[in-house]
Amino acid sequence: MPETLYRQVAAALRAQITGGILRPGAQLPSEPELEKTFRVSRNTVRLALASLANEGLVEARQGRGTFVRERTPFLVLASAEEGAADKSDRDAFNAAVLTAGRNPDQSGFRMEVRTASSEVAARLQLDEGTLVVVRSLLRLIDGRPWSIQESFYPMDIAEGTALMSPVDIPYGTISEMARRGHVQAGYRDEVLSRMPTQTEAVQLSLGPGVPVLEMFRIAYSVERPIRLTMNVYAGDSTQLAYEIGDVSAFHVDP
Amino acid sequence: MPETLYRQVAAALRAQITGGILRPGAQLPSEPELEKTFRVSRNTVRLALASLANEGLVEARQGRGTFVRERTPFLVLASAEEGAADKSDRDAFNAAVLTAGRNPDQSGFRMEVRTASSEVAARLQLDEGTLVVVRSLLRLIDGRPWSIQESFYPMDIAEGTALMSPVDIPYGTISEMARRGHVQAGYRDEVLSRMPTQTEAVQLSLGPGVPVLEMFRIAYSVERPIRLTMNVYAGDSTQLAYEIGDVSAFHVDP
DNA sequence: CAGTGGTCTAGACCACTGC
DNA sequence: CAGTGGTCTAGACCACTGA
Repeated sequence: MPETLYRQVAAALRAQITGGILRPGAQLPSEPELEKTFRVSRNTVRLALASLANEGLVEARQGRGTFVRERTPFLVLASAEEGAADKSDRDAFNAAVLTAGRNPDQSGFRMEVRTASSEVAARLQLDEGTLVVVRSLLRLIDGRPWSIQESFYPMDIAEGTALMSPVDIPYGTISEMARRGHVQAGYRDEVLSRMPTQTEAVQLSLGPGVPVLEMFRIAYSVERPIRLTMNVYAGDSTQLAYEIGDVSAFHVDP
Repeated sequence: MPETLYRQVAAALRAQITGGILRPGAQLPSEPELEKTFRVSRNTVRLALASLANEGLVEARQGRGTFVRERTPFLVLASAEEGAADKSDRDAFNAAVLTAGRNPDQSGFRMEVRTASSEVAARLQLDEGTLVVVRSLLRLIDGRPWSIQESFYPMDIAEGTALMSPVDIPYGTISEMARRGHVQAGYRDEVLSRMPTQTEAVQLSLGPGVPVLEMFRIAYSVERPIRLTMNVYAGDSTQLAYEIGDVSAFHVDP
């Protein structure tokens, strides 16, 4: 790794951040100040700041300054048995966020009918191009966008049910499917980390250097996939937890 | 979102990539060529390329050119009951990678004794500063680094066992703990997405725009935490899967 | 060796913030 | 209004790759 100028500047600032001299929320020296301090041109200063921004360490705010990023992750227990509880997704989300002492909200609910892309078709074990019902929304915590959720239902399951309604279902879509004979027996989650698309970055208002955590949840009855949910979470404020087997020893609080 | 020059250049290239005109592995036009095509200065071209790189779309190679990034994710079933099988972690990893038709390897095995950081102490329900045994290694797939793994054991559990040996344990650390009376009953995984530290980026040879997927796995006996494993996976080549409840309908292959 | 990306400078003007 | 970061240019030299 060459000791180039902008790397030295970046390293010096990084050390101050990880060393605790510059705490989360603190403002960095302005670009002209850094020029003088390190005796480099403005572009070099900006190269250094850009690399810190892309590491997720700092965040520049137009006309105000550059600041050390703050993180307030929200932890979701993703392995809770949803089928059992007679609650809607929304209720479960609201309860979890409120328990953490924070403020849940949601917006932008939409219902559409689309043809299944190859990704969706494969996971729902349908043919590509088959009709699917898509129900999507944006979740917020403390007024800031937190996750994009899109749920896909095979048309033959959704047809003639409340799933086709363009509004939220108060008692939950899982209950609605269950009363039509599609009882959820289990689910499979696939979790991955990537950088957001442009669209996602705007919807979740993510700055550069913030990845997303993407989760595909495929719900199964004993016979077939009955739902696919795609969640895209803001990476700087999300943590998913899974509990497998007996973890009663976790829940002791000393 | 302002229609600045470098954004226009980035958008044009992004469209060619997502539209399939520039396929994974393909080389982009060189910087001088892009200057002429878009009639902008070189710095503007580089701003555009940098933003694509930080989205994880392209990758610049010194002296060779800029290329569309290729992804070959490897999927891990993280909810498999490890306690039951009489296999070591290594065997499980090797088997999984080989099944996928790829080539597993590992290197850099190390055993150390450290004092527990606050993060480690909290998860193992120990006091900060308590002694812990750390066993760490680097896993590779097809010769490329894939994950960093560090396992932490409370000293009172590790003392006088094979866990203190500075080499890999062929029959697995879980079996070793079990025969000492610490039987794994379950575990809790915490999964998150973030940008790599400098060290991690080097160890996993991650370019800019590649996040990591971090997983904390806390293994419990019926009484207490017995192990903490921290995994840091290269985000562009990892997918974790969890199966909860009955997902037998997933395993049908039509 | 020519062509590629990597680093760096000096200077210009703009857009946004908050006093 | 002064101070901040955002965009853009023109030109220079360096380091690496592969023929």
